[in-house]
Amino acid sequence: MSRVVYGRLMSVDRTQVLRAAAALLSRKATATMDEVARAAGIGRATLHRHFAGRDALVRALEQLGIEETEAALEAARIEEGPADEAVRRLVPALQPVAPLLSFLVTENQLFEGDGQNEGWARLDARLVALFRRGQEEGAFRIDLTPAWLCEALYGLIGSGAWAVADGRVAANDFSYMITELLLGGARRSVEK
Amino acid sequence: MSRVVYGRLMSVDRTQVLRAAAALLSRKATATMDEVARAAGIGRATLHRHFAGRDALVRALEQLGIEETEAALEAARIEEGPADEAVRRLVPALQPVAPLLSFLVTENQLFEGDGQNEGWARLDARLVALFRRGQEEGAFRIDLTPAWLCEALYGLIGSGAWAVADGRVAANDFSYMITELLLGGARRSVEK
DNA sequence: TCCACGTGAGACATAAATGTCTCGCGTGGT
DNA sequence: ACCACGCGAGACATTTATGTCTCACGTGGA
Repeated sequence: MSRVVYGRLMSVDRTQVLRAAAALLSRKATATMDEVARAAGIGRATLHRHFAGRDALVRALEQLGIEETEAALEAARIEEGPADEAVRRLVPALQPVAPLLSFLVTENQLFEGDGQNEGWARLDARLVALFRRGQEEGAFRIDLTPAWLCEALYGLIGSGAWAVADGRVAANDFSYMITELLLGGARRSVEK
Repeated sequence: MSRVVYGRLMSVDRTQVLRAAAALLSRKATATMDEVARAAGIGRATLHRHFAGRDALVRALEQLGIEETEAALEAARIEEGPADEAVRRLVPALQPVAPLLSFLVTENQLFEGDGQNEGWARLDARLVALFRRGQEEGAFRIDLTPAWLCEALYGLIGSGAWAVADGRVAANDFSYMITELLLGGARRSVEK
């Protein structure tokens, strides 16, 4: 496990540590700092030098998750084109972030204080706007609120990530299963 | 806060304690035994007398959740009638258990050991059978696997419980939002 | 009235994770 | 070759949750 040159000499790559932490905590949310350090291939003291404590680590993961999710929204250009097509682009773009995202949404500690990250509100606003746009375009039904569709998307992303990690769904089917269920539902439609 | 007579003298109602614990842990999964005891209105020592430790408490909650979920499957008679109608009966029947269920599914500790409760397998089998039956009846599409539909149902139940607890969805809309999305999806169908 | 029993409160010990510190080492730059 | 810097390992103190115990109290039954 080689490390990337950071500044002038060999040092820990912060992002790489965060990715390892995300991978571990997605599977075991109660993992200790020691386990996180070992999973990242660094010493516990070093982990502490970079993140003042467990809380700081979770906050950093939150920031990373928000940034990568926003990057996925950008990559999927969700503000462009028909809303249903935007959703079809969005879900696969979110797949790499899905485990981290499902960890963060269950970390309710992040949402109860008064200093909650405004990134969630930004994400929610864009997703809600997407679903509302779909309704205005006549593509989405209006009896399901945009807020609920947004929440359901999070839930399905989490379920999908879990099902893939558990081997009940193939990674290649992740996007299809989520997109088709979210857009078309389970009922067999007559026009198909 | 009166207690129910249990046996010969006034004592703690185990089920009532479990319900209080479920209500608290659904909102704050990392609540301590002391917080659980206070939420149940009993002393910490008494909580310990009834449940040997935190693990035993979680196991008891697991058992309760499984039993109530199975009771919901019974009440909804999911093996009878058309599959889509069975789903429409099932979701509202699951609503009271939804918070507890969403807590349990995120408690991954329950699923990694070798002594996992066989109740989950029973539940999965019945739900998978329900979705498979729907496919065989021609009511459900066959490109979404029953296992995925089962997983998605869990996810939507969890999202719904969370959205209701957070005030983003009215409790009265819980069943409708979940059922309609699961069965019909977000897309506006031409026949409606 | 008296007794038995479960409870609440609190003291106490234990376990485990956290946070801090020191020190030796090796890399990479000078 | 030398030096500066960050890292790993480990010791240590602290904090927090857990688990156990004792004891006084009050209810409910005899």
